[in-house]
Amino acid sequence: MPELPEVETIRRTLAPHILGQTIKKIQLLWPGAFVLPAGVTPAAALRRRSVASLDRRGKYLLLGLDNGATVVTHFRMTGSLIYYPQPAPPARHTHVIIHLAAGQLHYADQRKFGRLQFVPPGELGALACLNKLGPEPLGESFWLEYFAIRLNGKKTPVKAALLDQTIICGLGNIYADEALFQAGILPFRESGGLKFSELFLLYDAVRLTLRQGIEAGGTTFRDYRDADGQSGSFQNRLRVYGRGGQPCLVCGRPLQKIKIGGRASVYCPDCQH
DNA sequence: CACTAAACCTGGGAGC
DNA sequence: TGCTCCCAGGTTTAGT
Repeated sequence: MPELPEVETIRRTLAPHILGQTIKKIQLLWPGAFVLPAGVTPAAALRRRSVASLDRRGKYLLLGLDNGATVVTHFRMTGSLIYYPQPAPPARHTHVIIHLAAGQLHYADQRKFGRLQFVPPGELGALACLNKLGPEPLGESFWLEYFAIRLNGKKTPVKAALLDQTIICGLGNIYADEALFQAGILPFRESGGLKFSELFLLYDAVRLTLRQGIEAGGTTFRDYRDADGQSGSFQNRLRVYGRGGQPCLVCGRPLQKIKIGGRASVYCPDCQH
């Protein structure tokens, strides 16, 4: 589920509730959701620690503790992290409950793809899943020339390149399709075959689409909620994702749906070239 | 190296 | 109503 705008929204809504709070207890209803080094127990990892920082890297949420340890969370398809000011009963797919000095944090995940990974102090820099991520698309290290260099000579479809987290991190299937529509570029175009003017359009479209997603509080198709349990609203502004066969909002012709790299891709054959 | 399929899971919706 | 099949916001790993 959560792509960059959703994880960023969770970060922003969660931070005021948990920053500075002390962890009293951790409860694992499904232990598989909480990954930690051999020999370390969940209680030893978290108990009496306080939350010092809450950051995002791509689609990862990084919860920093006061001793330098980090809980790295990836929501995959259906994960959610919700703060409850008062003790709340676990929902059907709640796997982890973190009891804080005030309130509780519930991690739920219907499909059980997501994970909370405990990383001991000083070991975050060695985490492969974070190290191989490309630049933040809304950050200073993502610039047009970098984008051009990374796509240069690549024969892979540009849609697949947008989903490649080692090129840019944070885009998922929704925002990739929307950005390509915004840029007027067909998803199956060869990455290395784009003109520089098209790369510029795509670079801008990626950043604009993600910023709009954040402004809307993310896209709620089914499961996604922010840390307060609230839905996003970007689903009301989607122009192609999930609209295969329906009329293009710009030209009225039917949108096409195809598979690229195993993922559904929706585009307008008239507005995108 | 590059691309594809399978694996990890559950549940909603379509079609019969 | 109920059964089967297909699909889903992601990533890693194994295979070609």
